[in-house]
Amino acid sequence: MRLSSLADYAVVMMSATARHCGGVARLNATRLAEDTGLPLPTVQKLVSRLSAAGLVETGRGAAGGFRLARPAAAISLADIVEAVEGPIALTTCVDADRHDCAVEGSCRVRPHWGGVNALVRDALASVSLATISSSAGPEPVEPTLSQLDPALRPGAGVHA
Amino acid sequence: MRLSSLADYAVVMMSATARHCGGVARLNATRLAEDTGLPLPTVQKLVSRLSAAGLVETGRGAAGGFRLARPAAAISLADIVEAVEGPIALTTCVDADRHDCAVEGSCRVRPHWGGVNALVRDALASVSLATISSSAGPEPVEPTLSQLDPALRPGAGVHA
DNA sequence: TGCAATTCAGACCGGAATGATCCGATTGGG
DNA sequence: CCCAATCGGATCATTCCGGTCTGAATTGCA
Repeated sequence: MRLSSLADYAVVMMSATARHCGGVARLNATRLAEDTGLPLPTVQKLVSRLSAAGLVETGRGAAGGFRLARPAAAISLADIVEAVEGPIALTTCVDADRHDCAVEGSCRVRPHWGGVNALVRDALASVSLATISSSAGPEPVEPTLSQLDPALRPGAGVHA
Repeated sequence: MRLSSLADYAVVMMSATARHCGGVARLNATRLAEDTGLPLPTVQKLVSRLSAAGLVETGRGAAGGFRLARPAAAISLADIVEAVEGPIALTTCVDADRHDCAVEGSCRVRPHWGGVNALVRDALASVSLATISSSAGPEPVEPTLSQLDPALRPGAGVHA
């Protein structure tokens, strides 16, 4: 019940990206590594995975860099977590094709895991990157979510 | 974002315990290991941790064994998970005393993790052992909770 | 047009945490 | 008084994760 360090770093990275340029201008990995204090190779690896998942747009070359592919309000924690460490699956039973469970037949709790898994995933999906990027108080989770959405709502579209 | 195998096995164990004797009669670890198909040493270790957490009552000696310390409806998934793998903490920042984060000062997402962590924890706390133990459909998560309560409600107290 | 600087992308390796197992100590019943 | 069954801690192998490195691609400038 603890997400990997890379996922944690990815959230920090995305938050910094959203806060720095709002997802409009491009930002290079070196600069971001200096600002966040994370090791540069880690940032590079994370950028790779995030771009593969379609969360960030990358540009190669001298003036390369990356920026958010979608507005911050349209990116949830679940997206980031899934981009870094694969689909959210509390148990191997939820991974669909994985049939490693030896007690698959007598296991009567397996049908329930799907619902629990969806419940947890929805909890993470209800938190947007915009909420994380804001400098709100220590407990702005559920009630402020719907209030922050219109405030940071891209509306007419920031860049997309 | 994947809970440990031991936690998974613990849920299976607790579910089997609740289904077999309803938390009334005592059940030995050997019998439970045979029924669930889990390795006996694993069951023993899990019983140790669950008893340390106060979820099961253990009895030593020849006629020993264990049973649920509380009715199944009063035990949640969060309780089981926390009993096996410690407090639910998505990141090390939530672990309170852990100050290993090198970017503690500039990290502006840390205050938000507490709320997110509570959100996930509540999601697991909303699912009771009674729900997991039932043979209902694939998605009986929240609504059935209040309906199973009266059914399995100990009422006058089973043993306590 | 060619060079070079800067960037992303994938592969390799070391380390730590987890999972499974075994053995000794304790307790209760027959 | 002896035996049976359990709890608790200690040990070892294994998998996954985190970090680092090298290579390929692209753009800007001379």
